[in-house]
Amino acid sequence: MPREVRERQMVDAAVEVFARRGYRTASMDEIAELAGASKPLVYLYLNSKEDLFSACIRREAEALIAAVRAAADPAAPADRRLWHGLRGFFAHTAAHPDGWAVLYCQARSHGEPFALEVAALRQRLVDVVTQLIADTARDGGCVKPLPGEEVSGLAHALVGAAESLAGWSNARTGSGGPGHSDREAAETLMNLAWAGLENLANGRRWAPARP
Amino acid sequence: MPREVRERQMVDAAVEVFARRGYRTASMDEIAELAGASKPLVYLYLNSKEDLFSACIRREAEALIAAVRAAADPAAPADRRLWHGLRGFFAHTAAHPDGWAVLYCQARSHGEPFALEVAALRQRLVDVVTQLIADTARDGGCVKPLPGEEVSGLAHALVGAAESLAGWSNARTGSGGPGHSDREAAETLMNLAWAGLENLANGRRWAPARP
Amino acid sequence: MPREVRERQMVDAAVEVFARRGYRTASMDEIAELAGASKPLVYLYLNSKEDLFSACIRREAEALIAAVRAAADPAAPADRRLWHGLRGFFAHTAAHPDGWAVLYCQARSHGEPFALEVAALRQRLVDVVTQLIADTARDGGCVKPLPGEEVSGLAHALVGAAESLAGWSNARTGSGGPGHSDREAAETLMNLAWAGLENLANGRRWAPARP
Amino acid sequence: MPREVRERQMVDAAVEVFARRGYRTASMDEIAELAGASKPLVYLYLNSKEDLFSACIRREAEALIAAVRAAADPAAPADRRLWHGLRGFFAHTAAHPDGWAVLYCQARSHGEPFALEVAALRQRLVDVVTQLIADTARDGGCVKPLPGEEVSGLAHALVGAAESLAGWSNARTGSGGPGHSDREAAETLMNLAWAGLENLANGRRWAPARP
DNA sequence: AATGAATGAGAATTCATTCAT
DNA sequence: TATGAATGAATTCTCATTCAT
Repeated sequence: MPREVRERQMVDAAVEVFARRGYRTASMDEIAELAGASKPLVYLYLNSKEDLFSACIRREAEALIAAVRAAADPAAPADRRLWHGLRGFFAHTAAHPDGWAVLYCQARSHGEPFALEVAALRQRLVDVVTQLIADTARDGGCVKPLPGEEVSGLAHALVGAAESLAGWSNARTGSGGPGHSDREAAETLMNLAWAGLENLANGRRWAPARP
Repeated sequence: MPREVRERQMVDAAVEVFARRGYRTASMDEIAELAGASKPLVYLYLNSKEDLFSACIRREAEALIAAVRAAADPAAPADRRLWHGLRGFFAHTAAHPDGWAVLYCQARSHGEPFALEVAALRQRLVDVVTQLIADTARDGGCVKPLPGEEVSGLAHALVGAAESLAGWSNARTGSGGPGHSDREAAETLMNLAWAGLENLANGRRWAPARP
Repeated sequence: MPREVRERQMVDAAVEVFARRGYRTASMDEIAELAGASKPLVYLYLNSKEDLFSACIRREAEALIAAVRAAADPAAPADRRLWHGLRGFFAHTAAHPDGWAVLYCQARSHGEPFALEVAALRQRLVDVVTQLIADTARDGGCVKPLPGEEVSGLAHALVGAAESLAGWSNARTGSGGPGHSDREAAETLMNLAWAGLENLANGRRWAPARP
Repeated sequence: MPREVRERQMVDAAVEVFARRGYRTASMDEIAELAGASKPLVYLYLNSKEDLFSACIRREAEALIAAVRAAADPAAPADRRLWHGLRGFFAHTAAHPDGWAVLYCQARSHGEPFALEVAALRQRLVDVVTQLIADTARDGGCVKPLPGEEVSGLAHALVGAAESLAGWSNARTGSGGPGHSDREAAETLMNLAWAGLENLANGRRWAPARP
């Protein structure tokens, strides 16, 4: 069997096992067995548990980003871009729950090497959203552009909301509940956030001390 | 030294070590040493590593919920309740980064026993938010109440946004940047979400297919 | 059983096993078993295979140096000091063949950490001999002192000769041959080297181009 | 590429790697790579790691013996034969440090199979020296020949001194110091040992109990 | 003549956990 | 209340060695 194929099988198996057991608890034995190969071969191709985990992160991260990018039509107006981007996000995470678990549950909780990689991926998502908010503001005819700090904060909040919603809705779907389609999740999030974004784009803010 | 005191020292130490190392990597040795007690004593008081971790989760969770509850004045109108609740949330997580790390980074990534406990906590936060959204709707004179499913989804999204924002703003503060006060974080989130919540309360929805 | 005692048993066992199998081939399992303890206990007390090997080197080295020091009377004339020092050396190496094997066969052939420790020990022996040669020269009324370089070379040669002779004579004794007492070994070496040292001390040299 | 050439490349590589890493630590992977061949080919030609190491020992041993033999003119008087033999020895070991490391550091510390081979080589060197001492004695008109035992001991001591001196002087040369030519090393050793050998050849011994 | 693919066996090391006191 | 002493079980990783081609 050619190396490339075997290697993909191994990463497949690793994603599954890491998702199920967590990074530390997952054993290379189990991964090798699930991949249908011997442990030494796994080490020969992927060097170490750490490298293998990194490979999983990278592969799943690229796939997720690609899915979001593919869903959002760059020529559409901002709200439709956000809408389709979210649908892409929810659809992909629902279709690849193991990859999602590795990225958002496992990788973040294990020190430097991995947290950084995930942080970099997340930053790329945040960047997309940041750009989107800026475009919304411009399209809305906002005279005074929002400060970069605030835009960043909003983007982080939005990404966090999407992640949380994905986790919740996937958990429901996974456990046999009625499930939540990517459409419903995206709708919920648009309903929650779009009005606020538009307001901000037009200089309307919520003030803490309302009479 | 009375048992109660010793036990608290142990949980204190455990929270710190679990936050720093993660559940699997943390060793009972290190926890015992940091607590200034011998390992057998830790076992005598707290039974097992699992139980100890559970104790950490419970204690930190109660503290966080209490902080949020204490911040929100139940007599105030819905938007001010949310506003103060968020401020309480951001202030508490910033003040107890180890507890926050245990709850949101560690506990979620380790199978059944812990994930369930964290889920339960989260549910209580979600419940608070759910109630709040319902109140908002009622105050807004909404005739047709929102379906429970949707409210749950919104609450999860909101909590996720808050968590993400807390992580971002705490990281900035921690690394010596100008920092982000709990006030600013809460403001950002109110600006993002309040308009949407109000709209929903009044039956105004964002529609995917706008011309 | 108190820690000190256990620890000595472990080092005893380690010296024996390292001597028999060599550093790499020796297994911690075998050492632990021979010491009558479990592997984790060995690690608890001695940290790692490397540290354990270092401990062996240090202990055996100190013992050998002490034996040589104890044998040579510092007040005696140079030739008698050398004579008794050699007897002490041969007697000790014969009595502790495992320690000797660890020091001279195993430790030297395993990279930086150990080779350096053995080199340091050896240097202390060489220093003793160097001093001795210098004294011989002075006692012999040598007007022009020998260059330090040459004295060092002589000392290294002498120590090497002693080591080699010890190895040979111990191997013979060990394999059931008639054996070679420490007295005989020391005599052989004195016969080989003393005349040359005396000559040098008196300025008489061997010249390569004799007519 | 003809087998003979390939095989030599392999042994070349093996000597280098064994010298650098030691027998156990050296990996067949590294040797094969350095030899520019695949591992199975190494096994095809040289059977096993053990056999490969043996081949290294044999080749380097033959080379060293040949160098010493070539240096000593069998027709010269004993002292000049020793002198030139030593020069040959020091020159060869300095020129082939890897081979020397394999023979004197690695091979001796690994059980039966190799130690025996090295012992056999050493014996051949010792034989040369033994013969030389016997000749010296005869030339010196010694009536009562020295006992074989003693001659063997002397030869071992002399060879050990040479090895030690070679190690010392090569280390100095290697580390950028002024270096010690083979001529200087040989001179040092002649000065140390020749007078004693001559004395013994003439029946003059050093006596332990001098007044 | 030559190799890419594959592995069985065994190494060091760590850890949660328990006695005996 | 408190602990020094001790371990069974598991984990990552390495290596010499062999097929099938």
